[in-house]
Amino acid sequence: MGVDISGILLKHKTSIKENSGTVVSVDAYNIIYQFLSSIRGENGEPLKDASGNITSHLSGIFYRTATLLENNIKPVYSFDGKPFYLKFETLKERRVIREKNIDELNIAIKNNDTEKIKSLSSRINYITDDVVNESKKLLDYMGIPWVQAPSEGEAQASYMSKVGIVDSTISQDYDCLLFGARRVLRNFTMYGRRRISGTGKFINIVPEIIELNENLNYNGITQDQLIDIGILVGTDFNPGIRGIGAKTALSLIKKYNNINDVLKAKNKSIENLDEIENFFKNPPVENIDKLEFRPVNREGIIGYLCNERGFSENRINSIMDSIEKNYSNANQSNLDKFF
DNA sequence: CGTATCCA
DNA sequence: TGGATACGG
Repeated sequence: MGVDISGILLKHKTSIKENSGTVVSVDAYNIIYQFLSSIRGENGEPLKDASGNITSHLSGIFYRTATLLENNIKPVYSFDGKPFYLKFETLKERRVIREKNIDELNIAIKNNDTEKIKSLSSRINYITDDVVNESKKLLDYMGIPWVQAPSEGEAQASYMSKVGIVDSTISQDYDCLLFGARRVLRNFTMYGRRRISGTGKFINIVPEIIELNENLNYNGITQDQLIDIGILVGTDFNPGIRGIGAKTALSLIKKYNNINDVLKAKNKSIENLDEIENFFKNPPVENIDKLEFRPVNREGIIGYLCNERGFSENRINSIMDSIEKNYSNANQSNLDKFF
């Protein structure tokens, strides 16, 4: 998924604390997907309310947003709109994989293979309109701004970083760098532990920050050349050239200067090359001039999460207490603090 | 994923 | 106090 240019990137260890006082854009689908696949009960099923509606995304968004606010990091969420038409191939591939997983899951259920049921079912989830609308509703109650991107949410989130409306972008995908995000935060979670799927073991994961300009300088390339490296390796919009990884792509681009000459030398071609390049350079985005952060609507959240969706009122209230303690103060302007 | 709890 | 584990919905 995404573009794998990890091999040529400089990454720095970071932490939530180090990013205190910043505004970040969040690729909403990216994290909702993570929540749906990882927030699960012991039977491997996602969390559900009494009527059987999935609530993993609500749990994830509420607690994650709360953690950010408590640390004086203000998020704006960016939701996917209409996919770029060249993405349809990728989406089709994902659908095929999904159907294969469902078949395997049915076999595992028949064989009562609990470990396999768990690992397979965590991979089978897709984001429905309900999941999206419920997430937006919760963000509204939390006073957190969100943007409906005209096309890719990741492009929109990156654009906001590119033009300086936010300081950085939270995403697991490196595509953000191709879209021009100045800083990308990966593995941006409180407790750096992640379960290796299937096994019960944990690995430590460290939040990391990737700075676009530093990487362009470090590799001695321009933004356009970075985009071309991504396209050679393969993106959501093209399969990439067989046998070319990030490091090879970098040395080829440095040797030949641009992707057209690389392709000529290798006697290869990439379909819709100009269109893909142009999409990374100028994706459709919503222009935002100001982000509005409103106070948390306590009654709204209790009504929605606790009364409607069966969340514990004690838990939700205590989290909102700590948000109020740190965030309402942090939310004041410097002028307010001064007087 | 993130919080709560238990126990060395 | 912190590492493992149970639980949330």
